[in-house]
Amino acid sequence: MTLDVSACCAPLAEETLPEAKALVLAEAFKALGDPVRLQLLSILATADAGEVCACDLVEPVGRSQPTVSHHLKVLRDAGLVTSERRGVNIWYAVVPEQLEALRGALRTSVRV
Amino acid sequence: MTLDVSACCAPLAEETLPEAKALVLAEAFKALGDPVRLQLLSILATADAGEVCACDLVEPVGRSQPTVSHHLKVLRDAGLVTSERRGVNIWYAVVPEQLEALRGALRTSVRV
DNA sequence: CTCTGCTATCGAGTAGTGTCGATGCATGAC
DNA sequence: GTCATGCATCGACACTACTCGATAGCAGAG
Repeated sequence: MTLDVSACCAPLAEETLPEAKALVLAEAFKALGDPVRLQLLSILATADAGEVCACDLVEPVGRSQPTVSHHLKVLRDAGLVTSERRGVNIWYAVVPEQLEALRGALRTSVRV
Repeated sequence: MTLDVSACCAPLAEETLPEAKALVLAEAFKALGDPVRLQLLSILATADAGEVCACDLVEPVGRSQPTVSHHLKVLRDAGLVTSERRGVNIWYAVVPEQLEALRGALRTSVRV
């Protein structure tokens, strides 16, 4: 009697997400996995000028200034936002291409 | 001399992501913020039948069976996959609508 | 019933993350 | 130069998450 492998061990499509790419993608999604950072992104995205001074990002999310600064750094390290010093202030803006790339990753995960 | 508020404190669009919605969204993205779970999703999405037996998910990701089971639970709790017992095996499949919802959230974050 | 195999849960160890107050650094005003 | 201000960094704490071996639960075969 042979083992009934067909019942369970169906052949897998061998072209799945490689671990290296999974690591990079996971880092990006991890940056989105915090409500404060999502709110910061939303504020930046909905701002009329497309950018917001860091000083205006503290009060809306209800966290301390160091905490907001930390989250902004996470977003910047993930390539989701850019920062630019202008005098004493630092202005942040979203990077639409990066968000679009993540949307693409979600699509290709469903249909490859 | 009046304070120069115009230099920094620009009026914010008052319709940003509410905290409650940010919490829900963050949970979903947090579920995507792990390379093992991304690989699991990829395997499920690229499977010919659209579903894969749990026993076939352990070896590809290179983790122990309890660890894989844990990640599958996270994905299921996030509504990203469904599970169905069929005999002794349990088959997992992606929920395309949920992934599409996350893609939509990324789009509306850029343009509201 | 017992036995076997597949999956979920438990408990514990380790590592990572969010948060804050205190502090440092840089810029511009004076 | 000094001073004030905006932002980043540091240090510490609590909490959460990933991982595993061990174990429990469950369905089907015999």
